[in-house]
Amino acid sequence: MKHFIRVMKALSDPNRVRVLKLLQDGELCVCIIQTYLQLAQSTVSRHMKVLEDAGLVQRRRQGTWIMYDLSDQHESEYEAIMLSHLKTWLEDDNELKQMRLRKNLVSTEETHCTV
Amino acid sequence: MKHFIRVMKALSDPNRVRVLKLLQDGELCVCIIQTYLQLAQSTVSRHMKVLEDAGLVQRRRQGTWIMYDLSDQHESEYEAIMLSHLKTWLEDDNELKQMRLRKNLVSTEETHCTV
DNA sequence: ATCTTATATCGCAACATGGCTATATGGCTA
DNA sequence: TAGCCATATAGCCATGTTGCGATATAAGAT
Repeated sequence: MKHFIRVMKALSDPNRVRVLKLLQDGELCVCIIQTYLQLAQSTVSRHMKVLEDAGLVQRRRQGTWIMYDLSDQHESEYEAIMLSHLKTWLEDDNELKQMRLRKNLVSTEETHCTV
Repeated sequence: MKHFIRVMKALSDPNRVRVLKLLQDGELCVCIIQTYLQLAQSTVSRHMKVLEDAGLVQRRRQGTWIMYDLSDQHESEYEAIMLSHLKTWLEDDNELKQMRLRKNLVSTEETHCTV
């Protein structure tokens, strides 16, 4: 039960859902996520911790950056199944669409954090 | 997004998840739910409102009782899919198992709220 | 070693949540 | 109508959450 609740709580915040939708297009460092969410760095960092503790994202150090990605090893079925649903859910949400479009446009001309 | 968040929030509380698991065995009135959750009546009533607003349960008046049941008409796919997952999820949770066993034992000898 | 950059953690304020008791509402029955 | 029962709502308090700025940590560069 505890773990299930942790996953549901992690998915109960719009900014965390935005992060997960951003990560569908590939791994990102905190600073890029911060750009698209328009939040303080410390706030993004805390959100990432919640997502990681729920098993929804995984991290990898790349120099001074921490690259976050959707988790591909799951402690329970909850994370795996919810992530899989999120692939199709909210695809027609206008605000999310615009955020991802903005991100993909920028990433073509950007050298930052592209490792 | 708003609706998705509402569903996730509704599923983020252990007592509300307990209600949904109880309702898997059939509809119940608030007073019976209260018995198994061991919460104040007003607290149960508020939880039921959250579940209803999320589209996870539906209500039907039966005299002075309000019978709650898992919703079978869904505004979006989120509720339907989450309810369907919950049928199998947490089935081996000991605390939930005991609660439902207790409920099913009692209901065989009880005339209260069985309409 | 020192500086810079990226990320994490701390401490605070504002707000949300979940528990309770007391009270209101809504429908039955006498 | 009055009284009773089941449920809903209001108000209060303790705790949790989410935002921020300030500070600590960790790695790379000079």
